[in-house]
Amino acid sequence: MTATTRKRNNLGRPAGKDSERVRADLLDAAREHFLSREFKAVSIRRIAATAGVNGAMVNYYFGGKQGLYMAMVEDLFRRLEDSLGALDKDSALTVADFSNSYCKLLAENPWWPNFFVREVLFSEGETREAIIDKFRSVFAPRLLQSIQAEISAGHFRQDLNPGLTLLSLMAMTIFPFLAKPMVEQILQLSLDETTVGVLAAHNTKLFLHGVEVAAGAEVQS
Amino acid sequence: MTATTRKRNNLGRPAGKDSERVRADLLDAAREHFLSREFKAVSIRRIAATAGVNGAMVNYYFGGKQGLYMAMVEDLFRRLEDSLGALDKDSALTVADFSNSYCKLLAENPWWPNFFVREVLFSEGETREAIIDKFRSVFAPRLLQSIQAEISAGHFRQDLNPGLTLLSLMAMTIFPFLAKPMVEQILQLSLDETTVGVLAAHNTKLFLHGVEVAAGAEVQS
DNA sequence: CAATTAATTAATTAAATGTTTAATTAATAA
DNA sequence: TTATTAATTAAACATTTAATTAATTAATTG
Repeated sequence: MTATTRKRNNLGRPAGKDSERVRADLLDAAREHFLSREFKAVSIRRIAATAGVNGAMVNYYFGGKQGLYMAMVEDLFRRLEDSLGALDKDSALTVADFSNSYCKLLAENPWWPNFFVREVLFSEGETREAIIDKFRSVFAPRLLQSIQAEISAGHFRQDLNPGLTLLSLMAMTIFPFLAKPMVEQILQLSLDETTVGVLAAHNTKLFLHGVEVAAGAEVQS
Repeated sequence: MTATTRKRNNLGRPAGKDSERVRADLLDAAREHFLSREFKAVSIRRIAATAGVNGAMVNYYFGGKQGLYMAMVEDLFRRLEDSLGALDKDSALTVADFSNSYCKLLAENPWWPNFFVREVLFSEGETREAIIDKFRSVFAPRLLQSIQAEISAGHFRQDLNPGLTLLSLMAMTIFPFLAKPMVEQILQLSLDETTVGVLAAHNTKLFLHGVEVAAGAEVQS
């Protein structure tokens, strides 16, 4: 082993390494850090360490920290589209449909509540607008249409405000997962895969019938 | 004006200034910045500039940036206690009570949704535990008790899970204000003081009766 | 009044961070 | 094979930031 032909350190282009893999590893590490800590609290060096690559690679592949964050957001959006794609028909959407779609979304994208909190409830800017727009285009019109149809058909109360009704439905569906730690500590309910079905069924029934015993059914028991 | 007896700059202790005022100004500025931006994105210099004092005052009065943040949290908690203090009896709590209490909380503490998102939904640590504990000690037991009483009295359905029911009520009450920008953009509902009452009434009725037309009342119209 | 304490400012320090660069090595094209 | 391009590293750079310090002045106390 002559000293001149020997590799001095780990410098230079590594042999037989897939550069797409570096990209993917960085995106994975970015997701892991950015979704659980604030942007400024996450350093490029830390992300790179998690990904097992040199920090300069962030600039090489993504043009900087902000570029990496935006690439991560785009990646999350792609996954969101994949999960919601099957829903993109123009049929109406029942309450149960919505509840099930959201549970599916969570099962396939467990990062979603964190992402939602960070981007919709907290940050401002185009990412929030994009997420809101997705809700507005995918869920809102078809649910509103469905609610209005039920009102017209005489199944739902005539005095219902469709917008507020949709809001209540979204609240019951989304909030428990946002406030998961609070829910689990206060109510001693675990929100895992087995109990999610119970929650969904509860929500559906409460939304339809409320908590009170129906006037005509009071003597049923 | 001899040069030796003249004040050279603004150095030294200022004449007739209330140091409690500096404290309060710093806390106000801290609230303004910390509740709308992430911790690391807020600099001591900026807070001090808003408060109109020198940055070193943060270290002098609060021992550092973290100390100022914690003092701000304690201050917010005091205000929270003040708003919730009247509630701290041992009478039961109806749905309307809860809804009204929460609206009052918001009216007196408009920073609350931001604070809630930051500390309960996002951060970890003792502040979150403290807020959760407050909910657990102030709202949860008396609402649970109330729900269970209604079930026992035969007013609420026998098959209700009290914990899930409380969760739904909290969701309908809290979520709209957390997701305020989303709500206003998607549903074109404004959540100001005049519409809050409509929302509260809607929530109460939906919680009690659900959306469906009651079985015995279908021919009422 | 004299001495001490409290409060404030400007300057300094030390650490961390995002980005850039030069050197280095493998892969690829001519 | 040779020249060029792609990928990677370590080091340097420029900036920002929280924290500290020394100087300075007012208030307070003995």
